[in-house]
Amino acid sequence: MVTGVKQVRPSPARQASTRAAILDAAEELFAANGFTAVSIRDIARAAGANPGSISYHFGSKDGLLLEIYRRHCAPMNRRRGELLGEALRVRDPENRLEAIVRAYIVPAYYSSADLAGGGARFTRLRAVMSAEGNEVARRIIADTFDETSHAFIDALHRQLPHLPRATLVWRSHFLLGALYYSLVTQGRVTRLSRGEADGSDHAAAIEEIVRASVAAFKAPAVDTAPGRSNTGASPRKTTQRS
Amino acid sequence: MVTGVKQVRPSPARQASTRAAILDAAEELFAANGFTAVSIRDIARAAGANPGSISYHFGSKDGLLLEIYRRHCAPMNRRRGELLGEALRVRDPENRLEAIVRAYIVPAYYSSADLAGGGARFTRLRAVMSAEGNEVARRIIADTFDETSHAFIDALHRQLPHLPRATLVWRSHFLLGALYYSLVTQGRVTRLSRGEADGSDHAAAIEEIVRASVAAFKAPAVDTAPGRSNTGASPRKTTQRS
DNA sequence: ATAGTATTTATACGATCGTCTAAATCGCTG
DNA sequence: CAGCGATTTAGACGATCGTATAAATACTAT
Repeated sequence: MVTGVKQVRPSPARQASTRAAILDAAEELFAANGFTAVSIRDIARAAGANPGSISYHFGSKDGLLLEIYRRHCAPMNRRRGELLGEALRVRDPENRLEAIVRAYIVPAYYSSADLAGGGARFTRLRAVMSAEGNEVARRIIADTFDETSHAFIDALHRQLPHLPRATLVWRSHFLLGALYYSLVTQGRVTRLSRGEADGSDHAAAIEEIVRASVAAFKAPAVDTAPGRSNTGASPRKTTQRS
Repeated sequence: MVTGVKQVRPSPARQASTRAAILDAAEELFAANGFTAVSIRDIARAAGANPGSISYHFGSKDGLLLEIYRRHCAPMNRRRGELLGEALRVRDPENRLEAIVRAYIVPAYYSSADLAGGGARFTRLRAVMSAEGNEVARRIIADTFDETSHAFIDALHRQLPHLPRATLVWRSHFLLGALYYSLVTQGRVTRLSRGEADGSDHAAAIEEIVRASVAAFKAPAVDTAPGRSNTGASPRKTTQRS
C-alpha cells in the first residue's frame, strides 16, 4: 500500500521542494476552508504538483494532515516548554503569572524559526479541525497537547493555589478559544471597531489576549453552591450536578 | 414518519413534520461535522426523509443552511435585546456590567422556548461555520449579528468609558471565541480537569464565562505605545502599527 | 367521493471525490 | 555513459456528491 511516509535521508531529487510545497499549500487551504472542503486536486493545483504525488508522499489525505501536525507540534510545544521554564524563574509573582500566560500564547503565533509565519497558520488550522471534529486532529490533540496543557495548568495552579483546578481548566479553555477565534475570524475585529483595531495584527492580538486572560485568571472562583441569585437571565437555572 | 417535533398549524399534509425533522437533523449534523462533510443523503437518512424532499423544501444545501439560520437568528437576537434592556436598568454599576455580559451569553445557550435545547446546538453550528469560512454564514453574520454586537459594545462602552472601543471589541471577540470553543470541544474540559468539571454542563459554562469575561472587561487597556518592556517571551516584538 | 394540489418517492444525471496503476522522467552513482 | 532507484505524470477506477425529473402517493376542499 505505498507504505506511509518515505525516509527522507539521501536527499534525492527535487523531492524536498515538492513535498514542502504540498505541505504548505495544504496547510493554507485546510486552515482557510476546512479539511473536507479542500480536495486533493485543489492542493495539488496550489502546490504546482500532480495529484498523484500527494498519495506518493503522504499515502492519503489523512496522512497529509497528520504530517502537517507532525512538523509543527514538536517545535511549538518545545518552545512552550522553554518559555514556561523561563516564566517560572521570574521573581515577581505578578509578572510571573503574565509570563506563564505569555508562554502559552506566543508559540501559537510564532512557533519556530524555520517555518516562518507558519505558527499562526497552523494554529488556525488546529482551530478549524477542532471545530470540524476531525478525528485525526482529535487523536493528536489528546496525545500531544494535553501534556503541554497540563504543565501549563499546573504552573497556574502553583501561582493561584486558592483557585480550584477546574476553574483553571475552564479559563485555559476560554483562553484557547479566544486565541483560536482571533485567528479564524480576523476581519470581524477590524469591522466592529471601524478600523480602530486591526484583527490581523498578531502582535496586538497577543497583547490583548494576554491582558484579558491574566485578568480572567485572577478573578475569584465561581461559587458552585446551588441557589445563587442571578439577573433573571437563564430560563432554566437548575444547577445540575455531575 | 415518527418525527419528534410537532408543529400544530393549519397543518398542511405532513409537511411541517418532515420539514422540521430535516432542519433538526441538518442542524445537529452540521454542528457536529461541518457543512461540507455532511451530505444531503446523510441528513435525509437522519431525518427519515427522502433526499429529494430536501431540494423540494429548501431548494439547495445552501438554502437549507440559510433556513437554519433564519429560524434561530431572530429569536436569539430579540432575546439578547430584551436582556440587554433589563441589564441597562440595573442600578448597581458592578451588577450592571455582569448583567450586560450575561445578556450576551445566555441567549447563545438558551435562545427560545419553542426550540428547546436548540440554542446551544445552533451556536455550536455558528462556531463551526465560522471556522470553515462558510460564505452563507459569513454573509448572515455581517448582516444580522454585527448589529447586536454593536449594541452590546455600545452598552459596554457606556459602562467602561475609560476603555477605548477597540479594547472592548477585542474582548467581546475573545468572549465569543471562548463561548464558541466551549460548545465545540466539550470533552476536553472534562478530560483536563480529570472529571472535576463537566464540559457539557451549560449552566456551569455560562457562570464560568461570565466570571472570566467580566474580569477581563474590567482590566486596564493595553498600552499601545511602542517600546514596552515584557517578560522576554515574544521573539519578535516589533509593535507594528496599522 | 372526486378533483386538485402538496408532498414524497425512486431514479438518473454529470461532476467531482480519494485513491490506485503503469508509464515517463529525473538525478545520482558506478 | 549506462543503469537504477526515486519521483512525477497521465489516466482510470468505483464511490459519492448535489441536484433535477417524473411518477406515485397523501392530503384538502368541494
